[in-house]
Amino acid sequence: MATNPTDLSARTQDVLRAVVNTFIETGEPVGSRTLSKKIPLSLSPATIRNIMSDLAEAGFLSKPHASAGRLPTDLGYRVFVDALMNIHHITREERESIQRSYAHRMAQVEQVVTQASRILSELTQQAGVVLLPGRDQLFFQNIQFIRMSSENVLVVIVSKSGVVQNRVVPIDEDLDQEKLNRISHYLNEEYGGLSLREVRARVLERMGEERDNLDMLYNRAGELSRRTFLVDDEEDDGEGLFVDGASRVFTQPEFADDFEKLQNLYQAFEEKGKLIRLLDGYLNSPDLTVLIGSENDIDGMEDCSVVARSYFIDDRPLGTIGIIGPKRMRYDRVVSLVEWTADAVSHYLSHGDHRIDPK
Amino acid sequence: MATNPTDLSARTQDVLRAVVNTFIETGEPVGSRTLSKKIPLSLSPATIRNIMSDLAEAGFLSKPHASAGRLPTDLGYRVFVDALMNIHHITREERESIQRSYAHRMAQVEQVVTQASRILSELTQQAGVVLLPGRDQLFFQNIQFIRMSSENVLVVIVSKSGVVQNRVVPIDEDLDQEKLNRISHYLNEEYGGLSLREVRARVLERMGEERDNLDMLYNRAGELSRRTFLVDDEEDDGEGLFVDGASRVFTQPEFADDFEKLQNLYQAFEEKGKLIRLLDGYLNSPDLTVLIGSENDIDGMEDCSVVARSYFIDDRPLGTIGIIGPKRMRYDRVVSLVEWTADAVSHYLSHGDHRIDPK
DNA sequence: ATTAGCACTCTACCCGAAAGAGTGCTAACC
DNA sequence: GGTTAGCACTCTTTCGGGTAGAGTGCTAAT
Repeated sequence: MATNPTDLSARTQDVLRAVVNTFIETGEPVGSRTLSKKIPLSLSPATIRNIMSDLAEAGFLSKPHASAGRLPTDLGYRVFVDALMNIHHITREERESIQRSYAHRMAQVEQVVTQASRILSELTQQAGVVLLPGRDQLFFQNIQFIRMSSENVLVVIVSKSGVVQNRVVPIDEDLDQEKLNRISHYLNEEYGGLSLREVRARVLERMGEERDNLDMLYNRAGELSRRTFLVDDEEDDGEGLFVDGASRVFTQPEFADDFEKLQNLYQAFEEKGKLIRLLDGYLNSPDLTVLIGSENDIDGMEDCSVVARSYFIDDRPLGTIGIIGPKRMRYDRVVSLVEWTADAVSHYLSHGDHRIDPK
Repeated sequence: MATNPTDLSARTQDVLRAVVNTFIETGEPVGSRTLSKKIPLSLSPATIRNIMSDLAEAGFLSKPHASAGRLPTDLGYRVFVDALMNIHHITREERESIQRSYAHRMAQVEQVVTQASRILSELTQQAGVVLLPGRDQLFFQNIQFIRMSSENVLVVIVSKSGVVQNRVVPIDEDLDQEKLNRISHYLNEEYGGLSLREVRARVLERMGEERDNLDMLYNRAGELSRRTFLVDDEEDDGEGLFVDGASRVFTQPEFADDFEKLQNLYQAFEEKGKLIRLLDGYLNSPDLTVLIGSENDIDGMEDCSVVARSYFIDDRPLGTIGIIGPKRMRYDRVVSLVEWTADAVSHYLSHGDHRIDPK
């Protein structure tokens, strides 16, 4: 069914591009008459009809019903984004608006990226999403134990990139802060520089080793770190994902007349596990990812596209930032915004200042 | 316009109660015919019509249009909830479902209450909300400084009730962990037992005092704690509020045919500041609060009611837990569920086990 | 005070007609 | 052979009218 896009003649490509552009602009199926006016090449509606008919047959266009205009299929959007779209340069206003949000120094990665996603959502009028760094991306820098009560100890783990994690673990015997400090000190020597996943693996590996050891401190450190890292994956419960401005997507006209869709979409946003896995899959790619319609296989998001890009600290991928919006979005604009924002975030995280020059 | 509800004859009250009950059940305006069948007293539709007409004049009922049945006004609901409603006892299934969620020990207050709100949302099929403890509710127990880099220090504040707060503050000169531990130790002696608000006040009060002091440690402690507590109120940006299952409210039929309302409602949920202030206002009340329709003056929530109750730790109010749903809700059931859940949470927080006996 | 009866009002629904938009095909044109 | 004009056809949207149904409000009888 689907022809190779490169087979298409230049003129056919022009038509496809025009269809997608006007559909994105108006939201209405595009007719041959409208197009013939819009296209620089002067072609009659009838000719356009022939071309559109070819495009429909090739799977790039579809029509909602027999006597309506045409609109892009997912594949049509795909070709558009990959080959047909005019690149759009980020405007000065947009750039400044992003930079302004970095005016004051932010120390925690979470702050930086959630702020960036907020701006992104604001500028695109769509949902901003950020995948926060996970166990694989974080490198152990510092662990500290803080006494909460005779039964519980608070564990604080600081990673190299400045991400902080808290956990409460129960203890069997009361330990005063002085002892806890010594344990912290010991573990810091031990695990410095490893990723949290590696630390976890090593901790579990060593289980039982202490039994043969007579040094109490060593034993307690082992016990505590085991309890700290034994907690199983909490990644699926939404911890690792931040979403801002989802309501902007709901207010888009495409969902206004279909409650069913609207509700499914809402639930898709609320259940963050799938989104996390999706974004995580593109974590190591340095390129921008565009997923159109059902290319993301999240139920309820068939009519949405995802534009995302990883952010880095010193060339190490930390997480992913992007937007989610209706398939009918200004890809040219969104792509450049996401790209630039991810760059800015990476630069800020790596060098501590905001990037002045785009690209 | 509005007559004092106590003026109403017993029979009139019966009619009002029946109207509210059937409207809650069916969602359709209630006609005189339907009521005459539903009410134990055998009254003809015509009589009912007279009574309903009186109730409408008194402001308890209204009709969507001239030839439709009647439905309760906000005031009508108010009277219903305050005086007319039959109390509903929580069922064993419900109780067990709540208790089951406390099966494993949770150490952090946030975990306990968010979990409770999740269950509440599940059971009522409405949005569960929790106001988390704020600066006034938290009492200083332990502060700890953790070195992140030569420029930043992580401050961890543990409160008596087990709430943990993180903050990153910049430092002018590098301090090793050993020094930081000493500073922590010093401040812990100093501020133990005060509320975080008081600590903050005292810290700010002491500004400048150090200048005259030659003890470097003392000076650094002052500087660090000032930087820690100087941050202005972040309470409005949604930090203090947890909402679960908001989508359940959106799927209620009352919003299904009005996008305008649906969108406003969505935005009302997203902008958490107003909700926080609202719930905070009832924080010190030991009683359950029911706010009907426009009694909460949050834009977009005119058609919703809030049922909330504070939770306590050892008789000290910490925060508020409750639900938000459409005005047309099973108040009897929701009220008892919220009440019981708040009790259970308080009991759990205070005594560490779950309450077996209701009330 | 209660009730039966009845006229009246308003909504919801169905139906059909007409308008509009756009296609697909055929035949003519360059 | 590609391009175009013309035209019949299809499908959707919109509007009006007509009707059924639900429920009220009033009046008069009980």
